[in-house]
Amino acid sequence: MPELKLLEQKTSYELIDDPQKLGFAVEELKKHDVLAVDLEATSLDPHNTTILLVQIGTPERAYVFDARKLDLAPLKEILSNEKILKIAQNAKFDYAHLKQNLGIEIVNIFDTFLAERILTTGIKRENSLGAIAQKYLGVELAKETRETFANHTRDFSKKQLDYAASDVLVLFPVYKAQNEALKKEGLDKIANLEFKLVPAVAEMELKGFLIDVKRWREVITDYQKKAKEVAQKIQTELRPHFNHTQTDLFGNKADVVNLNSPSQVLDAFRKVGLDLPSTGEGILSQYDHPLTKLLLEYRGYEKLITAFGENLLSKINKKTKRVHPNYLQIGADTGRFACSNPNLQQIPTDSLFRRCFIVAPGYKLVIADYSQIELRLLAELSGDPVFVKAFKDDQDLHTLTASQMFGIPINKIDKDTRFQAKSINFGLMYGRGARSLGVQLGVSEDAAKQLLQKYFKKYNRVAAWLEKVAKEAVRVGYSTTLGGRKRYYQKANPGEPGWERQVAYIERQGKNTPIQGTSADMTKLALIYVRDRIRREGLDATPIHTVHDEIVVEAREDQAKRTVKIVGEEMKRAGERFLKEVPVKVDAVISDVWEH
DNA sequence: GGGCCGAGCCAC
DNA sequence: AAACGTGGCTCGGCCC
Repeated sequence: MPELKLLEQKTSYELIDDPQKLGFAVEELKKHDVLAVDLEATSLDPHNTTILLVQIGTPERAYVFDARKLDLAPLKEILSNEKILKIAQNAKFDYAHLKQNLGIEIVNIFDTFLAERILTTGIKRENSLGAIAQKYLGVELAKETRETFANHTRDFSKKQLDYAASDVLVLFPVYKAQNEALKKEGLDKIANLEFKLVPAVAEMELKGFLIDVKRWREVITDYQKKAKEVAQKIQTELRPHFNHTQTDLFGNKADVVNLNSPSQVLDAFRKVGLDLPSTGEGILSQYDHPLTKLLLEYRGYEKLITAFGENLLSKINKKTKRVHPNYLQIGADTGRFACSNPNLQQIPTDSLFRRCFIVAPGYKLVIADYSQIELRLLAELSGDPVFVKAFKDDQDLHTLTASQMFGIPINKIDKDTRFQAKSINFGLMYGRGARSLGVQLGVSEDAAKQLLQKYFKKYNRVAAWLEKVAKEAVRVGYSTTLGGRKRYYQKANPGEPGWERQVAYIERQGKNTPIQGTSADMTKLALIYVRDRIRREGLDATPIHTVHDEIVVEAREDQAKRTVKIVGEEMKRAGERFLKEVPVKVDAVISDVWEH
């Protein structure tokens, strides 16, 4: 493959390093309605970085602005101009850097990274600019030059400038190809939603979440103490069954097994006569034995300590004193966000850690989530009249389901019966079968099968819809959401080994994806609405976190009441763009800590 | 000593 | 050990 040699092609670039050139460049760029944007900086952290170069390209020419020699404030006229479309690869990065360091907000974005993800969801995950340029243009980008900008202090080499310019010039043909493909696949609507969301995501990351470090450490110590006690109980229980009981220098009896090693635990338990097929939670919880109970307890504490303990504190930004997770805008193939470094979407709900997520002095948290959104979507999408009516009447769906299934009046449904109905309601959205339902409910596969039959008799539209979308996913090779998102499936070939298993897997994904994916569309639209409304009203409030059906906003104390009202309204408004029959319900509260 | 993988487990 | 969808993180254990 040929390397992209700019100067040998029609395209060229110009280094802008004095105010006069800057003025000319801005005037020239203003004439265009589509521009490509990129920047080079010394670090990935917008709070601790120096912007070195800002590149803005037309199809013919790249302007490379030297950010160290120039005040780039005049670029605002271009970058914040909503009439000019800005093409960027992973625009979140450029948005955050420019906003934090130059106070410039990019408006009207086409993100080639997100576009590629939207076009290939389910069949490809490599969306680097190099891979994209290769795919659409058949050229290699000199990506190793990128790293040379880290901690860069000297003048730029020609190679660096070439690289900077080529990165931005390559965006044009990529944009054209992607834009066409998006329209052809009917993906332009969802792409626009994702593009509009970029500023909200970037600002969420910029703002971050404040943590009460002192309290956090107390919580760790607390869990450590508990873990140690349980661990000692287990070691004491096991010790007599080991021949070589050793003592350490202080005469303490040494551990006979590493409780964090599944294989060691399996062996040790075998010695006591506990012969387990594995040490998974599903197995341990089936045995009524002191050791299995203790091990589960130990694992619970250990998980909390290792995954959420000191490690999370190490992610606190030295400058801002807050954690700034990486929000992967289309992290899951269904369209959901994923989150990392740290993953704030998996902080244990009922643990003491949740209460350590706090606000800056003078601020409050507004925490809002959609009530039972996935079940409401199942009702809406299937159009099942019983299901829909339950939500319209604001009934407890699980109790109603139990009543329908067993022919018992609603006020006579006990906890156990409701739990059975609830398990089915949720399980169906995951394509759950009779066997695994039986395991959860502690009944035979046959009994579970009968429960499902009873269920589907009452909710036959649910059954029909699930069957329809499952088969469709296999037949057409993709699933769709109400927001117009597509999730493609790898083709399974009949006759291949494991073909049936693959088909069954796609069928389950086909059942779940429209529900989970539409829920993602909804929350994303809500984030856009919430941000817009906050800005329109000039409130001091920022969405700082989202967990699939939840949005967390940090709002100035005296504006918290207004904020909670508008967050609720805007989430509802976004929800009603998707739910036409079924009512949308949003629970929104004001709090000092991240806890509902 | 770094990379990779599976097991296990947290969230929705 | 799999079972029921979507992820990320940590560990042990293995490789080179």
